[in-house]
Amino acid sequence: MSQQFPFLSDHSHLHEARYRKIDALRAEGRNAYPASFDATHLAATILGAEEEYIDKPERVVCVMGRVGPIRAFGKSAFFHVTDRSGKIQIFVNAKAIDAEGFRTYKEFLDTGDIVGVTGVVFRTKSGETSIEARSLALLCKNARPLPEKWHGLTDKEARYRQRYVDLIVNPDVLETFRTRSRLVASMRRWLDEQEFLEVETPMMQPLYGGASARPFVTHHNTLDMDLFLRIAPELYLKRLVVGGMHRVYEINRNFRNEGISTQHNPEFTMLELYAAGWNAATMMDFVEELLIEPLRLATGRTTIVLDGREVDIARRPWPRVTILEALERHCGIKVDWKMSLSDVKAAAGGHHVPDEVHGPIDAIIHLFETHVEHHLVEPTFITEFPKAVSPLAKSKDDDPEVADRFELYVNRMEVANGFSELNDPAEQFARFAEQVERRRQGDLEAVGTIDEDYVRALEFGMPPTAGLGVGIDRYTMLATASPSIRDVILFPLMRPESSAAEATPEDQGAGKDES
RNA sequence: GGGCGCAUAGCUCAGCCGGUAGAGCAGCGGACUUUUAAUCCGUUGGUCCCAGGUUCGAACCCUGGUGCGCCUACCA
Repeated sequence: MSQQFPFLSDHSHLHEARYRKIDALRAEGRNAYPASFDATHLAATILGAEEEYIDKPERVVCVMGRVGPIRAFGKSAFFHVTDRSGKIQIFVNAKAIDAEGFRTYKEFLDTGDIVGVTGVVFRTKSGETSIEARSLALLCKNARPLPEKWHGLTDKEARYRQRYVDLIVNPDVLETFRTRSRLVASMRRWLDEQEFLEVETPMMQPLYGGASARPFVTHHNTLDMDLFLRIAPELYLKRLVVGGMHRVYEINRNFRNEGISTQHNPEFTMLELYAAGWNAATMMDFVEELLIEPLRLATGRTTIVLDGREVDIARRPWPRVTILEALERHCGIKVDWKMSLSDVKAAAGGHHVPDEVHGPIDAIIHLFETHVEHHLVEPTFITEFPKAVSPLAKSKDDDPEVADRFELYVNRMEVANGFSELNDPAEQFARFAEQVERRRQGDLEAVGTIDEDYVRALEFGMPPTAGLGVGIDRYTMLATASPSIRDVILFPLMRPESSAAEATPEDQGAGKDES
């Protein structure tokens, strides 16, 4: 028995048996954890060209992967080995395998072990292309048994906390994250083809801005200064447009110190891009392509599942509806931005307007969010937001009170948000000042400081520019038909397990400098 | 933040009206040379989430707590 066992608080008698086997391996002078192994084939390579391999004894193959459930018959056995490409069945036969390999199987092999298998390919009686093992190398013992083979791991908490187990036993999970990776890769390729430049801007910011949200605060010891984790990269990216990067994008994390739900994780991934010369309308055309093409490349289709039915999002253009039209269409509420609060309340009829609303505009936005959003299932652009809720957006040329802005809704979620960027420094300064005033009056989502450097940048001149933000997690939810954002984030934020809950930030080295 | 629900073996789950812990899989021992949840025989394994309370007696009832899920509200 390994002297260390049990070294974790979370252990059981099952682990003990596995550690005994590891000790037995060592007692024979064998390395339980060899450093490397040269596989020559992937499972998918063999299965994708099986006729080239079947019954060709000269074509020896060698694969490496994790052992699945073992079906043992005394002097023979079947099991699958899973590598990064998929899985292939292994047939261990006392007559065909070398003596050491058979003994390794018989004495030491468990479900979940990592093995290297060398052998030749054949087809079994039941028709499955398989490898008949000539030798078997144990590359890593599984010391902690996998969940049950039939039901797998279903407990959502365990799946999110121990994603590694989830990935091993639930193939759909691997597929979801493969799709996510492909979506992002195709998006990058698409943007690069359109001559966008990918950049990385600060996530730790002395001043935060670019959205309405509450930030996380952290601290730099040497500089002895508080920093905010960014809620958006917007203000830095537009500085780059000023600097001449006329097509620029960033795909990375934002952090918002707000609620957690099936649609919200405190850190989430956003694509933000800016294109000089464009406006909100050209950006809407672009968004359609930007969301359709990666979906086609990543999944091979252009359909997504909405309310249980397949919807082809490649049918363009997507409807573009002003926020006021949407209110009238879905709720029969006829309002406009010039109305007084009492007029809005009267027009709302039976639709409740809470007393906390700050004014008529707030009331209209509230009506939209509570009564219209849940109707927006198929991709729909909502346009013409009021200037007051769009402090970084330019007004429409023909209506100074309305921002040249859109939000894209799919499956009742806001998936993208874009607008013509305000590039008038004096007006931007005034809008910031309004935010500071709102903050002073208690709006915790309003930014309480004017970013003077950003206004200074605008003074150097930014060309007419349109900007866009796309929630990558939500886009992935749509592409993979995932009901929760936690299903598309590998390690969603969870409260610590009890054993970790005791540790303070100081224990973990986060204390301030002693000097 | 509000509401509803869940927590029992490594995993998936039973556990009736409160009477003292069960199954399948996994594990361990045995039989078995073409299986696909292999089969057959035997068998180990429990902080019933935690802390109190009620009771002769609590997995079960009550109170408080912890974690998670779903709905709802806000942010994307």
